[in-house]
Amino acid sequence: MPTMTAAQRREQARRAYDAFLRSCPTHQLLDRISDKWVGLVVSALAPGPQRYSDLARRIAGVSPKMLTQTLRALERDGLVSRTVTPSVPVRVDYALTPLGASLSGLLSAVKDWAETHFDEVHAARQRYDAAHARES
Amino acid sequence: MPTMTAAQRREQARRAYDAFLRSCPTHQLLDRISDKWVGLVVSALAPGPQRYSDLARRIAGVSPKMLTQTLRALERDGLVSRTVTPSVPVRVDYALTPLGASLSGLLSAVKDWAETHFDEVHAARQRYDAAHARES
DNA sequence: CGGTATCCGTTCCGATACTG
DNA sequence: CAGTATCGGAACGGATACCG
Repeated sequence: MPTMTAAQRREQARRAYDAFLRSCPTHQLLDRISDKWVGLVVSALAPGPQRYSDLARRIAGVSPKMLTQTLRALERDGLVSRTVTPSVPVRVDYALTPLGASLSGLLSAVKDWAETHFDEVHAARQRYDAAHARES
Repeated sequence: MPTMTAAQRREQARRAYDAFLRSCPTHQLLDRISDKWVGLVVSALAPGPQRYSDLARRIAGVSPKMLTQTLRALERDGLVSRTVTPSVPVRVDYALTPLGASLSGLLSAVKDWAETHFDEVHAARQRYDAAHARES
């Protein structure tokens, strides 16, 4: 007699798998760089340090909440440095760390792939959509 | 006199920005490869073609729903091919297309970066968490 | 200036049940 | 075997208002 139901076994497998995914470096990195705003923030910082409000202006449409959240996550991972100058009013500069600059290089590779193969992907999508339009 | 309120101007900026993001090839690709299951499916298919149930077994914890959804998205983008053999019972094989194999190469680059710099990121996280633990 | 706190709609995804 | 259909909880993120 089994000590677990099928449902329990499935749930256990899922839990083990989730734990594996969380501990997988590649998956963690993918989670980080695929964040809606991370790519934009990193590319905004690539030319050089920027103040908080500079970033907010360059990345039109970002809410303060998401900008802060993104910057904190990048800072925690050692990709971005945060420097406070206690003047009045305060001035906060964000800059890419060497590690962040290295990530920026990887992002460029992704960008190259995307631009090189975008036409192929786009053509494939149109073919697929056309072929599946009949079935409604 | 302005024809829009500040709120309307902000919303318009956000809309324009969303449209830009949706049309940006890099962002589209990032969205695709960062999907929770895409990396797993592509790496499961890298060694060679697999049947639907093979994939389900190799990727423990994936529900039929997400596996199908992921495979359909990859098929639509021309990254994966789907071959139906009308035997009884039916047999369906999935394989990476040349384009998919090329993406698999890019994912390897991501994996390399992740494994090379994971220790640095991990150390940075511990430093950050330790420094911010006091403030509760 | 540089954030934080809260609310709230939307979207995602796992569980479950059923089909050709 | 290879899916599809539906539901509900959780998490994401935008708007808004407020603080040091």
